[in-house]
Amino acid sequence: MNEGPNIALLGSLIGDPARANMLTALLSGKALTASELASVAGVTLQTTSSHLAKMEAGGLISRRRQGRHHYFSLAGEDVASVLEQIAGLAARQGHQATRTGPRDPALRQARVCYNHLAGERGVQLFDSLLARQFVAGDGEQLHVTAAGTQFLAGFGIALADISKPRRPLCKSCLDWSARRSHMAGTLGTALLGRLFALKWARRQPDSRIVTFTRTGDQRFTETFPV
Amino acid sequence: MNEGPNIALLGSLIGDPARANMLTALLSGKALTASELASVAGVTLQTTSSHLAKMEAGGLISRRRQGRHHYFSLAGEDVASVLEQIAGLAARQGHQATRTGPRDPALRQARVCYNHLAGERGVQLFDSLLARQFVAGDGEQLHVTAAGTQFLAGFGIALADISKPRRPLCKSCLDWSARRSHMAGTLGTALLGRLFALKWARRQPDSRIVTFTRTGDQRFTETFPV
DNA sequence: TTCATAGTTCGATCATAAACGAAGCATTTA
DNA sequence: TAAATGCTTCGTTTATGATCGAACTATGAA
Repeated sequence: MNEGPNIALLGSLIGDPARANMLTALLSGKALTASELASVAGVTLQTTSSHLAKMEAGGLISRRRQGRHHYFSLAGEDVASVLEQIAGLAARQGHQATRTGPRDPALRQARVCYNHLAGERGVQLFDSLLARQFVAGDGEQLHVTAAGTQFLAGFGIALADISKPRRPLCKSCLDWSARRSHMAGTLGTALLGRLFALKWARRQPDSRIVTFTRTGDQRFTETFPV
Repeated sequence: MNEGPNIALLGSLIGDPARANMLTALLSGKALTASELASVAGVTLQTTSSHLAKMEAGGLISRRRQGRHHYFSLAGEDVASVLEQIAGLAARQGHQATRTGPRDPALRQARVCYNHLAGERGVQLFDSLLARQFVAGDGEQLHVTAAGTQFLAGFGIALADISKPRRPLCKSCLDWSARRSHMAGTLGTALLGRLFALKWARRQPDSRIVTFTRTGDQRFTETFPV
């Protein structure tokens, strides 16, 4: 009767408000404890524990024990990508899409998506690298060109250091606010990290919003022109 | 409190087994009546009507009245894409992924995804067009090259006829079975239609499976070599 | 007109699962 | 050692929503 995999199970996992809040919080890429997740979800610790167990069993999140703390994070980029795409659907047909508060524009501007830069800034970064042929795309599977390797080295990212055997170096990830692709994968993570290290941008505490400094904004546009 | 759009609502819509079955059936791209959907979901017509109203309000499906029949179809390619990606998550972590029955390999081989070709065949088609530079990609936004326009004309597809002002001509769509991109968009639809018109392949009744004829298989690989 | 088919709406039932209190386990601190 | 913290497990309550029967609307056929 069932053809293909079990969609309903995952849907119901995402479908609960408390769980959806937790997942959204985890989209920041930070690993959060059960207590922190209970706080963002607005339910007690017992309830949270139950939710976390279900999401772990469903493969949405993974757990890392450290002392008496349990740190939870999204199971992978594919999970983050699906969450962002669902958010995209909801945003598109604006309807009951939680009237855009003051923080919303900032989210569209620049935000963390699991571990890379999303929003208009993320799209700009991606487009710039593509336009100058530093990365070349065949769909969502991307690779860095020779010129790109050199450019990235100048930017402070040594590809040899970050390329892992299995994980794709860079992939594209669809953006819900801009409906465009931005850079995910190991390279996407490295780029975001470099932005922070250079102090061009910093993450707002307890939020997915990324804010650029005055000079960082300028440098960013110089380095990644459209 | 809520940052970003309402994920939980869409998740819960997808999360109900009856609705998930209906959505999966609609992934075939066919417009189905309420009665047909009731049949695939295994619930009564009343229940189905309720589900359909909710999914319509949620923007997942759209309705077209024709006489006393109501035809339902997915609201758009973005919805289809999300569904396929969720299926991909479920398939990946194999778990309770409904032990792969005999039909499963066929689904991986070639299937209809909303209105274009997915599965290994779909990936092959996409890769071939990219490798020969008939389409060029910058992420998920793709465009047809001059050489591609000519090639497609020879294949029986006149781009001028199918390009609409607003809809993107071709986009990539992530595949749950192959975890690769395949061709969606207007061009993807046209290509699938051409395969049917040439009788290289046909759709299995009441299924998303696409089967290639003996000669069709041969011609397809000749026309779209890897 | 009458009858049949397709679908919706209403109301009631019922089952699932979300939520929390209480208790238990594990780890760290005192 | 004892006490506190972080989290899980168990058992119960409760609320949401899926389901279906019955009644109603609309289109088509006889």
